[in-house]
Amino acid sequence: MAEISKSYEPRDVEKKWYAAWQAAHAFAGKVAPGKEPYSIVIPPPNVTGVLTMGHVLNNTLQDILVRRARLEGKSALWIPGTDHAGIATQTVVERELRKQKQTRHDFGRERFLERVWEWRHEKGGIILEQLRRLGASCDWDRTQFTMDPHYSKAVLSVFVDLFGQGHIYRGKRMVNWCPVSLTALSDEEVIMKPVNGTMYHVRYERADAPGQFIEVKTTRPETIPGDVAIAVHPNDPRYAGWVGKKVRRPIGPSAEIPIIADTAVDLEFGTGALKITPAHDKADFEVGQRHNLPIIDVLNANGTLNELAGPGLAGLERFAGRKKAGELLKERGALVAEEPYANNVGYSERADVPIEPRLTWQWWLRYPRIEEAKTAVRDGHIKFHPERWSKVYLHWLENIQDWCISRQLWWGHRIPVWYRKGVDRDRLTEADLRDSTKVHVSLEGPSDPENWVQEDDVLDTWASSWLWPFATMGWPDTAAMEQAAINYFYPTTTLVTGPDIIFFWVARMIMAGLEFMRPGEPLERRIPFKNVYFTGIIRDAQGRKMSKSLGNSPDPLVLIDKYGADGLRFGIISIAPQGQDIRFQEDRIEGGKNFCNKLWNACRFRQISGEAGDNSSLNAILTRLEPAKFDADDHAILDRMLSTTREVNRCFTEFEFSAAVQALYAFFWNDFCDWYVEVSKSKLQSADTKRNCLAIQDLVLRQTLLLLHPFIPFITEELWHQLGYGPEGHFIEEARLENASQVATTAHGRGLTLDRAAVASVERLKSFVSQARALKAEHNLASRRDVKLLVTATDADWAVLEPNLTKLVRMAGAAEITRRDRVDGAPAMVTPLGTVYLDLASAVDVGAEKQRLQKELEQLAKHIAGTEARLANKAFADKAPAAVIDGAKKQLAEQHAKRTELERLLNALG
RNA sequence: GGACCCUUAGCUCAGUUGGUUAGAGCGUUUCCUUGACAUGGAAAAGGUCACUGGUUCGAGUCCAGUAGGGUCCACCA
Repeated sequence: MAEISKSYEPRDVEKKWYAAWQAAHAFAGKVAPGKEPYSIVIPPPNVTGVLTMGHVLNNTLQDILVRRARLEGKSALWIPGTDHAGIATQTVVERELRKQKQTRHDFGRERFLERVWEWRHEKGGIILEQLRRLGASCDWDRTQFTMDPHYSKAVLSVFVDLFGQGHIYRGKRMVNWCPVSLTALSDEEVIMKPVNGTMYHVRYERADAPGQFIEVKTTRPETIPGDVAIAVHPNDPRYAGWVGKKVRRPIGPSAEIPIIADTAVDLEFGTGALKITPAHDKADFEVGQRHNLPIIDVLNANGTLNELAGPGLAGLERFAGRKKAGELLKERGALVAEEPYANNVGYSERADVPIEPRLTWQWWLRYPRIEEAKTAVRDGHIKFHPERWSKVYLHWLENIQDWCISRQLWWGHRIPVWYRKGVDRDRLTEADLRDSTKVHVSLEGPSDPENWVQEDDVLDTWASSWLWPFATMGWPDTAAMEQAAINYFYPTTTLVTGPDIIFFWVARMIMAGLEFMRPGEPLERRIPFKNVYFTGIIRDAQGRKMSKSLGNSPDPLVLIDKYGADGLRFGIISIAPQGQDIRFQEDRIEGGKNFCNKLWNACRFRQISGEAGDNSSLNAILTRLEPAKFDADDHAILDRMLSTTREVNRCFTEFEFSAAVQALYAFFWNDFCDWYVEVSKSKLQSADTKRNCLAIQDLVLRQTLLLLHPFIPFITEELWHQLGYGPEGHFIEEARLENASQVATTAHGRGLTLDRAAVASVERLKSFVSQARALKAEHNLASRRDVKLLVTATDADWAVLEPNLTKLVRMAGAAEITRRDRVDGAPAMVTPLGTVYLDLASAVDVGAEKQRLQKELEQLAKHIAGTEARLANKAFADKAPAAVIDGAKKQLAEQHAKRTELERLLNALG
């Protein structure tokens, strides 16, 4: 073995192993007969994306799952890829063009798309490279892109299929229009934001009775030119007699508009009268439909006011128009009042500007398989972790609306619909849509393309990503599916994602899987995944969401440079409890790095402690153990190793990854390094105990490396080889992680049975040492190693202490530990293994020592009172389980004994 | 307006079916460069588990309510 360096330097190690893994195609997902499959599809990051802390968390978790699966002997597959991200990507490329004072229209559709593809080939792989730095063990040979030819085929054939089934239709409806991106958005892409605006109180004069006014409140006076009615509630006594009369529009082209009655009006709100502007409000649109009102659209697609807004307003940008409308109203005496007003406004998630409700022709999808999608989750075929998200999911499905799947973009899957030349696509009825002489819908397009014009719109990006779990496995092409082993790997085992895309993505994938996969087969064969793990959202130290605009998101690559990928992984997982948001603290990442260094040095200590034995397999190490020479520490560390193995296993079944990390941290740092390695220093001095001690270290380190590997893959791979656990040319993941009972059984076969009582005795020995150290520190002797310690102990306690004295002397930092029948006047501590004294009677500050003992007695008295009260309670004795009562009795006895001893010490001081 | 979540040490958070004296990391104080590690070791200080009631022999844990914080959903102009 080459000597291990003094501190862990991640950079070279990470580079070396990632290259080796990749060269060996170590992460290739393969069909392995007899092996259980374990598959994950990555939530595809936007092709424009760069790695964020959210990606780090999300992908580290996925990597942990697949690496653990490999160690458990499963055949794991993690499919990577990226999403073409329609609006986001088109925006990025358009922004570049704008720098050269060009727009996409200067290029035309075809040449613009060439530009986007160029961009994607140049920069679209960045995030995947970054995932490699993180250690992601994806099967890179299977990298997917939602615009790959085979993937596009899946997307389009789904459109054709759903259209054929009547699930897809074209309709003129109110949509969320983004005046910047110039496209429709789905409801899910609109986020509500509180906005401080102005409420205008506007009066409309009666046309038949000048001087009489009806007053309404509005936040959007610029839409008044689009008003076609005033609505009141039919039961509103204030306006009885007004219904059917007409009022004058105060601004815009002059017109008389009717007062109508509609129950949609809220009697309580404002004046009880509502202006109806069907072109610019969803609710108004519905009122307009009910009353057969005209629709006056006063806005252009880009959000400027058009000529229908009338002179003074036409041509203005919408917010300038709002201000101007207010002024015009004032000039005309129609503005009764204006007041500051806070309300919620829908914003385009991508462009971050208020959306406009706008009436346009769009393609809509009636979701398939809604009921089955509910059943799949409600009946536990798909398990959500944490479970509570299933309520959010079900609630959304209860209230689901048709999905607007068309986007007025160029970058995306162009809708496979062709209109016969000469046909006015905006006058097509539902029946016309299904008339193949007017509309052609197919994957291949019409055979006489010269007679047809293709739809301009592309599909919503999510209308491609909802197919991800199976379109990444070759669907719908039979040969490709065969090659991708979809039969083996589908349904995928676990999906790891954020709860923020539960509607965008998770729910839709479930419906898609149910609809398209394995028709006719049982539900559990069609679902896209069996588990969904929802991560928390990473926030900054102040609890704010991380975002580009706030600039509060640390660059993961900087963190990797600083702390190593393993350090970053360990740190982020340790602060990510299940289901809660995560407050990012860099010191925890530093803690991850420190842990790696600790691991490194423990292995280094092992290496310089003695020649390696045969470490080539679990059996080989077990053969080297000498059960006859086991002391309490040997039993205890192996027992703790097994209980930690069990605990980590439990954590994986419960998706409690931070708990697993904490268990491993505590075991390795506290039990192994702080105690076992330290007591080893005594054991290694003696030829008699050395070989067994080294074998135990080898066993513990091996198991620890295996347990830690999914979390910190690089350093564990390196140490695995440094300590000779695996042959050259093989990787740690080719080894099997045995579970606790397998290890115990194998060890038993080698003549080793662990003594559980040893664990308890070691706890008492630790306490003895710790109190002896405290005693020294109390008397400012912490750094002295020549102090003699005296002990008074029962024979039983001494029987525990005596065989461990050499170690205890070293651990306590004493010159010697000697048993006495009685010690008077020396400072002392009462431990679970007798009372330990400093042999410095003359140097004692009697007053201070008495005070200390007094304080300890007072605290003990409180505890004794508590225990006694409990035991004295008849109801407790009657109803509590025997084990609890026995425990309390035993505790009381110990407390009494301790009190007696403390009192004796106190008396001895005079 | 509806749903869900959170409130535990100075800070950030664990706390798994209710059961000995409520834990961790960081920070703080004191001591230690002892031959794995100062990215380290030892010891210590620090908490009426938001509040009020209830259930129970027993509540940080279960129930109800109150206060504060957060997230999601919802067409109140």
